[in-house]
Amino acid sequence: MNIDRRSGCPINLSLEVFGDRWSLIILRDIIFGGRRHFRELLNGSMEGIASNILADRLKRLMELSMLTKADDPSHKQKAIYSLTEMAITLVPILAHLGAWGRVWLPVSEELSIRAELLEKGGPPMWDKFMNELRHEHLGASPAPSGPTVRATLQAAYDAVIARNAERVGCDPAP
Amino acid sequence: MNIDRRSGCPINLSLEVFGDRWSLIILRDIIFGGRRHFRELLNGSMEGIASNILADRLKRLMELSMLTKADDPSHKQKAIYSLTEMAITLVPILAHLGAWGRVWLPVSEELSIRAELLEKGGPPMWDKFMNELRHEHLGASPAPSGPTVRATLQAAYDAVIARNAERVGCDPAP
DNA sequence: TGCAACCGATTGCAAATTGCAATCAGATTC
DNA sequence: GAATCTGATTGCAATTTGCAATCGGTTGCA
Repeated sequence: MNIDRRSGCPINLSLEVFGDRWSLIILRDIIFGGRRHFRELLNGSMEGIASNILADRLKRLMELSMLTKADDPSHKQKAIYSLTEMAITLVPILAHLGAWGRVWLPVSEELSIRAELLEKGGPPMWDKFMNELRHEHLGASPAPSGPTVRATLQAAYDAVIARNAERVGCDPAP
Repeated sequence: MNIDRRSGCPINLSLEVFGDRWSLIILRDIIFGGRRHFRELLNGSMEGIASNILADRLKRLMELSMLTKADDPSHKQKAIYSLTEMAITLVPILAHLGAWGRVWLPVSEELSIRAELLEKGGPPMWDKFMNELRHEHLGASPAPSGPTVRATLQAAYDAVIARNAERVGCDPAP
């Protein structure tokens, strides 16, 4: 599955990179979910990706220089997938996409709280997040200070989940 | 071809709307190319879409409320496709997508000049363009004043074409 | 009036893609 | 040394895609 190069139009070429049903979902899980291993991506995927498709897309995204793969020193079979700068700069696009979907599509509350926060945070928050990703995936020098953007988003997600569980009486212990 | 609703995640749902190889290309041609008829979209498409796929996607985009169809009073068989507000608000996403593609992908000069201008114009230009689209497609009241954004982009494109034609000695008349 | 060109599609068909289930061999854990 | 976990691969049926040909109706022109 290569780039067809149907035309040199930037929008067309962008679509040829991630204009399918899975590539951007995988990148989303790596970026926002912090997943780095095959199994994490396979089992953690909300949408239930099949293992052969995951393998194919990871390979394709590596060929396109969106991802790199490295050995995990702690486990000789494990591979660690890392974002490239090319993929990290998708953050503003993902933020816009999330914001658009939140307005026009039947999103669920839990899963859109992250998009809402990211939208409210605006470009400064996106920049901070991209720098954190650079540190995490590219080994860029400045370690993030204070709570990370991902942790902030995750905490908001967890809070919504907890609140909704309480509301329907799913509190574990009386 | 309906929305699967694999999950309520905004990014996933957005992808289910236009995460294929053609939907966004069609919207691009309507938005930036000003095309409104089936044949215009079919023949004007840089990427060479097939008529059955175009028909299918137009139908799908109408079901998703991204487009509406109306009779052309001047031709009983002609249909005019119009953008909905939902589709018009994709402009910032298309602008980002174009900007990203221009940085990371092997775009051609002619086809990326529009993306470059749109990027430089920033949100104010996008807003102006969206208002023009609202006038054109939704009959919104304020007619655009001065040169339209689309005309500006088109002129820049034509200028690049002309300059390159001259450079390789393709000037029509001596 | 005749006719070619054009209108938005539709159909048939081969090829590619998708998604599911089962399976793999090596590494690690218990 | 058995069970589990690792990143995949394979076989297969169903769906989707893209191409070419074609459709019935409309229009413009001679």
